[in-house]
Amino acid sequence: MSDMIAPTRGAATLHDVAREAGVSLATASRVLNGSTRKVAESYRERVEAAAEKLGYTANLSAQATARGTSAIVALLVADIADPYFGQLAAGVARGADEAGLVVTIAITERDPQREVRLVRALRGQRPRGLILAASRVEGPDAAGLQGELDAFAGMGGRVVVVGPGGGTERSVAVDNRGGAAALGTELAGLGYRDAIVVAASEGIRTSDDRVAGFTEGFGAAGGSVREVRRTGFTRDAGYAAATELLADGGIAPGTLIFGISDVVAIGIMSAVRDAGRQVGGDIAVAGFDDIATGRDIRPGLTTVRVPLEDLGYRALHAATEPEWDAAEAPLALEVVVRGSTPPRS
Amino acid sequence: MSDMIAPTRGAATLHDVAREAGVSLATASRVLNGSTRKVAESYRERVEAAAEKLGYTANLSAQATARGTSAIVALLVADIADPYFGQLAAGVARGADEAGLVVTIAITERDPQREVRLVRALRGQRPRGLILAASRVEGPDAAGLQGELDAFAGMGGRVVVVGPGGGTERSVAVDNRGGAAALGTELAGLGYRDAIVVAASEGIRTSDDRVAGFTEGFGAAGGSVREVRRTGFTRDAGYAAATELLADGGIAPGTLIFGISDVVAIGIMSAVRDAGRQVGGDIAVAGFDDIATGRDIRPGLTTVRVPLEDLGYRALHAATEPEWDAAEAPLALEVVVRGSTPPRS
DNA sequence: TTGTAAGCGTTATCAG
DNA sequence: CTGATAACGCTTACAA
Repeated sequence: MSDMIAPTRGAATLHDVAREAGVSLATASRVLNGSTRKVAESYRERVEAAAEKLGYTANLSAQATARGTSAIVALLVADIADPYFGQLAAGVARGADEAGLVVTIAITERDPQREVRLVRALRGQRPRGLILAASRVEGPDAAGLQGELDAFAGMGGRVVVVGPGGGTERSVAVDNRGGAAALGTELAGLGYRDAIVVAASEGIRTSDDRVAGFTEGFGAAGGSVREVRRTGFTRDAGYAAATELLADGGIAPGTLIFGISDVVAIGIMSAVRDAGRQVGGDIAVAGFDDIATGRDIRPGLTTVRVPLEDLGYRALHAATEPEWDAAEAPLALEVVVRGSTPPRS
Repeated sequence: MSDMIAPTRGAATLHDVAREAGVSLATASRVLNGSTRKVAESYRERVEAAAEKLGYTANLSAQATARGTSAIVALLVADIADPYFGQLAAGVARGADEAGLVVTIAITERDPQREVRLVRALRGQRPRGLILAASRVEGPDAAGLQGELDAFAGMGGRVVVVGPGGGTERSVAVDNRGGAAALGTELAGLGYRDAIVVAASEGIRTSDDRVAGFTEGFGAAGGSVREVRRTGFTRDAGYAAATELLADGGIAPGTLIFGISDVVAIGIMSAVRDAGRQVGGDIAVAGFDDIATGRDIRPGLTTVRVPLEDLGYRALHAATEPEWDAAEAPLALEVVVRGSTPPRS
């Protein structure tokens, strides 16, 4: 004579489980969620059976309000369709899964105002940590952002920025400058002497660092950067910039174009070809990041490999672990030379 | 003599705001969150000022437990680094942002067991909706998954599957069969007669439908599918399959290889080239989806364009809107012929 | 219109 | 070891 499957509207609650098992709320809570086990085996079994039978899953929201802390990590990226962020997000997701955390994601579309708004919205979730993967730490809206971040940190959340560390928050940095310098050196070694850089607008640290590093490395090895063109971080920005360049004054054979990221470089390659020129022996192109596409296009794209997924994975840990050693083994960057920059004899 | 910025540990609570503004909790709640406005202007201002001053943001968890419903939509994808899912996710995120919802994301890694586990975990968040973008609705683990989904639906959540609709849940479908048939017809029209299909394993509806459609269209127009090779949905699977094919019996010039998705097709193209063969006039390759990379490689990849972002956007709406007309204007698919399948005289 | 108070599903502190 | 019971931050009848 016991209950048929109670077709309760709404999910089974802890209360239901406790009743079904004939124990108190507290006991049920202890076996199902609490960490330190101190429940008689017989009770434990009854509770587990009841939970199973009812298909009980703890209500995370309730848990969060009661515990005062959530199991959420928020991730903010510029554009999730961009492979750069996609790989990064994959690393974050993997780490979160391992740690039993849930990832909520939001897209800034590279709009600083939007970014501020999103941080504020995410703050409402009281996430354990907030990973910022696309922020310009400078510029007019920086103050607003910083305000939100401080508020978040003030309420116990941890902010992690991927890229050049802004202020006091933790950061998972990539040695953009060093990597770009190595790339410059390598390419000068291959015989290139004349380069044009297609970068993002000034004030974006990642871009600035790559420009500086490349200029430095390329220059030190005997090359010189003739021009730095400013645009955005997208494939279309690269395409447009290269098209202009090609039209403006033309580009001499043997010139090297360094795109600030692979995505940009791929746009450049397309523009070069659409202009009837050849990528490689004619106009050389290099990028940064080593996204998957760079391996599949022909010629392959010369670039600096950034272990994007690792980066995301580390960011997740930086966002969740109490202890954090900023200086721990830095991510290894590696110059990868492919067909887009053949040796110039 | 009033409070200096109270450096409260933890976030400002509604209570704090109410006290600061000198109104009741209820009033504060009404102006800050409640929908129907019925608060005197003077009070409203005081509350808003207080909230602003304290940097108050509603605690979404508390709100969710109180309201009994959250502002969350959960998204389950196979692999967020895959551009297919990336674009889809972008559409979901855009729709969610417009609707004031938060997206939480989880990665199945194409592991059915994992998928079940994740759905169960996500259920804990009591999301309004759950979007499944990578599920095999068949196979041995299907029962477990279906059980979780039913449980979710039973507690008032809405399940949306992207792709072939499984059972009673809403689905945002792509006409894989029709699109593949159109592709087959088009390619036969270009003069191809002999094709090999590289597909995912049997039982995966998306793959099966594409294979069936292609075989149908290609056959009806005079071509014939010589072989269907089964592997996975990844670039590497495509690469490996093509490499085998090339080694096994060799592939005659003029043969067409249809990869079940662009990602697979791109792997195939790389394999073809690495084997010293040419993509295009020699061995033709076609894909499905039209991911961005297909436009940037040379030759360009012939494919069927699926408006991925729209698909995600629609899925989001299917997951949140009370009314839902399944048959509403189906997504327009379009065959895009590029250089990877030049006309055969 | 505004305030009081009873929940929402869990956790955690105390007595038993 | 177990069970009341008071929080947690917020919403929402129900009164005033």
